[in-house]
Amino acid sequence: MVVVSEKIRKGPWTEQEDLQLVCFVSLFGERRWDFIAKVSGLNRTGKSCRLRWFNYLQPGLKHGRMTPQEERLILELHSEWGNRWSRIARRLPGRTDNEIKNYWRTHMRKTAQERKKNSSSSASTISTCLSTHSASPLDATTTKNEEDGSSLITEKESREKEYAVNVYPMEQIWNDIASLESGGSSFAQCTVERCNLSSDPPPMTSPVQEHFVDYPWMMDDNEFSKIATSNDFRFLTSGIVES
DNA sequence: AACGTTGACAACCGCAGTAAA
DNA sequence: GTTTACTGCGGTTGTCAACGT
Repeated sequence: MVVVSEKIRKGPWTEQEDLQLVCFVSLFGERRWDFIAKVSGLNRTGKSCRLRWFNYLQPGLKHGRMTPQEERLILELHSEWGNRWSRIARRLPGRTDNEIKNYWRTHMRKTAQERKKNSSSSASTISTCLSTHSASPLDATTTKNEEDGSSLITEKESREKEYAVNVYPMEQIWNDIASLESGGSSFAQCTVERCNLSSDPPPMTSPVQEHFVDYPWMMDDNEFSKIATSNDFRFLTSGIVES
């Protein structure tokens, strides 16, 4: 087993790290994060891997601006449940607790600032929040367009749309992975091609790979530990570490 | 053009709950 | 019953781009 730097990486994730993580989560499922962190050679903590997966890489996540409907729902649910972000997130498919938390934080800061200005205004209620919120520049734009029925898109809106569509690369990553899978791709292809791993010695079709090509997440703990200590697996992970 | 401020987002940290050993 | 590792959650901080002056 090749051991590279013991130093744990922190900070922003690179695309290469994302790909590696996606590959290994596809293999082992959304659990055993410490294990995934170790065998993937990412030099990240399991916690960090888990967070990256659930907040960014997991399929089906929405990215970009909250819709007015989502904003309203967050306000309503927060008034009901308080800072139970994960609970709130469950009611907003595709949104993470972190995202909602961030949104709320920003929103509350804005609201607090405006309340300071309008200190004469009365107590805080949901309706206050809603009205204050809909007075934000973004919503004003949206409302205006809805009201006059025009299809005009402001510069800001188009930027945001562009961001939502173009900046986030995960769709592409998942498309790539899907196409690999549909093309009868193997574990070796996944790790070597997608994760840009070393393919020397040449990729082989081992029992390990054959087993997990179809149902990588469907293994019990005994299998799991057997595989984890197998030569094939050592080869694969050392390839990653060395890359 | 330069600089400061703000907003949005990503990531880390600490704590608590839970399950397995 | 205790310990340990893992996981989930909420709070907080850091970074960067957009915006305003």
